[in-house]
Amino acid sequence: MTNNDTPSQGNFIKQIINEHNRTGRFDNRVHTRFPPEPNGYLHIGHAKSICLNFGIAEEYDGKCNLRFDDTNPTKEEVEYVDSIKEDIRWLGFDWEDREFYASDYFEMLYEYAIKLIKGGKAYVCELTAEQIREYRGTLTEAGKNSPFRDRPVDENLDLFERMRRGEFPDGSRTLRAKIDMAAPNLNMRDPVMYRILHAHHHRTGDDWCIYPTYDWAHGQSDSIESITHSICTLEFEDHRPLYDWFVEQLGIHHPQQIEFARLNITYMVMSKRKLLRLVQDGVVDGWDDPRMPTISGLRRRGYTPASIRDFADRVGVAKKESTIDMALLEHCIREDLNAHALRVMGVLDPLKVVLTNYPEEQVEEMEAVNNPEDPSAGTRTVPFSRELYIERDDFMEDPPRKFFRLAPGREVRLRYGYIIKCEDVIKDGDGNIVELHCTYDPQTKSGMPEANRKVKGTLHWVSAKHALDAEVRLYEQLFAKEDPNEVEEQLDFLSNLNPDSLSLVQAKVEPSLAAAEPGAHYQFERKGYFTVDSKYGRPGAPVFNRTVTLRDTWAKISRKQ
RNA sequence: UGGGGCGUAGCCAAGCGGUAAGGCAUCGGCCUUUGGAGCCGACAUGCGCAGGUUCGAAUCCUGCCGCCCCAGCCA
Repeated sequence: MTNNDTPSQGNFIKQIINEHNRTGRFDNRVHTRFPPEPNGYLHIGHAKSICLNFGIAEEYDGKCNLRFDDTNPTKEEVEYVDSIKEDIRWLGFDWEDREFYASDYFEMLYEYAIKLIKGGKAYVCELTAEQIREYRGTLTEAGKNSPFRDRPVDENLDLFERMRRGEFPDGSRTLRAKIDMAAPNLNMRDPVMYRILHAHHHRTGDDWCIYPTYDWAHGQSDSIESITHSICTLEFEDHRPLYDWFVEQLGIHHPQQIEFARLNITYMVMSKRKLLRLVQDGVVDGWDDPRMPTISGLRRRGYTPASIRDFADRVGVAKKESTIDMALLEHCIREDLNAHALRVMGVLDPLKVVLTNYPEEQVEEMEAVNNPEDPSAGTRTVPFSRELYIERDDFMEDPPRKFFRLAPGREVRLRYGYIIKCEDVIKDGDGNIVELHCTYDPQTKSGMPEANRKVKGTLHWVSAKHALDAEVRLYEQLFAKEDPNEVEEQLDFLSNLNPDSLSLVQAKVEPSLAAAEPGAHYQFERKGYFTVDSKYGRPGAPVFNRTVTLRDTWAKISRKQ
C-alpha cells in the first residue's frame, strides 16, 4: 500500500522483521494475519491494524491471512463476520483464499491439549471461577496450587474427554495449564485453556461444549497457519510469555508476537463495548451511523478507503500510547476529496434574492467547472434566473470588519454568474430578513472582460425555480469532550455526548444533483464535502451527509473578533 | 510493596554516540471568480528529571519521577 522502498527503515516492527530476515529466523518469509473477533463491527482502530498487517505482508512480498477469532460463542454472530469481510474488502485488501477461523482448529487444539495432559503440563481443575480467583493470589502475593493440580494423567485424560462429551455443567470444570502459581506474571499462574460452555456456535453448531480460551487458541492458530509475525496490541504484552510457553511445550512452529499501541482519536470512543452500547441504547442509528468511528460509519459519512489508508500511514506505529488529533483524520479526507470530488452548488440555509433588473422569464445556463483540481472532470451547466437563493450567513445588515460578503449597498460576485449589488432588505413584521432585492450588472457575466472587476467576495447560489429540495445532515463529533472517557463521578461516557452531533436541514441544491448516486462524493462549494446517503433518500430525492466542512478561515477570524 | 511497558514541540513521529527529519495543528505572507486549494516562511540552544562515562550523549551507565497494562472460565 505504501511504496516500493527497501523496507530497511521504518517503524520498530519493520526493524524487527529486518533483523529476522538478516538472521534467517523465518527463512526470509513474512506471513501476518488480521484476527478479529466477530463480536462487533470494525472501527478505525482496526483499520490501522488491517493496514499494518496487510501492508507489511505486501511490502515484504508475503501474505496476510484473515482469521476470525471465534472462541467465544456467547458473543459472536455471523452478522459480524459478514460486515468484517465487507469492510476489509472495501478498505482495499484481499486475503484471497486465506479465510480462516479459530474454530477450524478446534479438533487440532483438542489433540494438542491431550498432548500437554500426557506430558503432565495440563490438568482438569474443579475449582469454581470464584475459587480460581482466590487461588490465583494477588499482584504482590503468590497464588497457591489447586488441589486438583497433581491429578494423575489418566484421570485428567478421562475427565477431559468427559468434559468434551458434555457430562458436566457449565463452569464446573476447566482444563488448566500447569505452569507456576508463584509466577510474578499472573498469566502464568496456571491459566485456563478450556471452559465448559453449552452454547451454540455460529460455525460449529452444537459440536462442542468446551471452548478454548484466547490464550490457548491464538498462538496455536498462528502456528498452524505458519504465521511469522503475530502483531497485536500492547495489552497482550504480558501474554507473550504464555504464548511462547505453549508453542515451546508443543514443539511446534514458533511465530514472533509483536505488540504496538492501539489507535485513539480525540472526541471518539474506540472500544467495541462502548460502541455496542451506543447502538443498543439507540444513541446512534446503528453501527453504520455516520457519526460512528466504525468503518461502515465512516463509509456512510463519506470517508474514502484511500483517505483511511493515508491516515493509517500518517499516524505511525509505535509502542507509546497516543491519541491522534481528529484534525489529522479530517485533513486526510479533505486532501482526497479535494482532488476527486465534483464541485456543485448547494445552499444549506436559503435566503431569497430577487434581481430586480433581470428579465422576468429569462433563464441562462452558466458554465461551471466540475473540479478545478482536475481539468479532465470537465464542465457542466447551471441555470440562472431572476430569483435565487444564497446562504443566509452570506449577508449581514451591519457587517463587521473583514466581512467580504453581501451587505446593503455592497457588491459581490455570484460564482459563474454576475456581480450583483444589494439595494434593499425586505423584512417581515418581526424584523426578520425574508428577502433581498439586488441588481445585477449585465456586463459582468462570467467570462466577460468586466467580470474581472475586483470584488471582495464570491457567493454560491442556486436558481429558486430550478432548485432541488434535499435533506442535508450536518454532523459534528459525537462527543463534546476531547476525551469522552473523562467523566464526572457517578456518570459514564454517555454524559459526554454532543447534543449537536446531528442536525437536519432542508437545503436547495442545483438540479443536476437529482441524479446523484448513493455513495457519490461532492464538494458543495464554500461549504464542505457531502456524500449521498446510502440508507435514506430515494432516486431523484437524495439525502446528503456532510463528510467534513471546508477549512473556514472566516469562521476563525469572526471567532477572534 | 509484584510483573510488563512507555516518556522527543499543542498532537503524532523519525532519530540507534558526531551536534534534533517529517506530518497535523497554530501563526505570518503571496495567490485566488470556493475566505477552498496551492505556494513561501515561522514554530524544541532542546529530547521526563538528576548525576555519571566520553573530545562529543536524545542515543551508553546509575538513580529518581510520571503515565499505561495485568488479579475473566472476555479478546
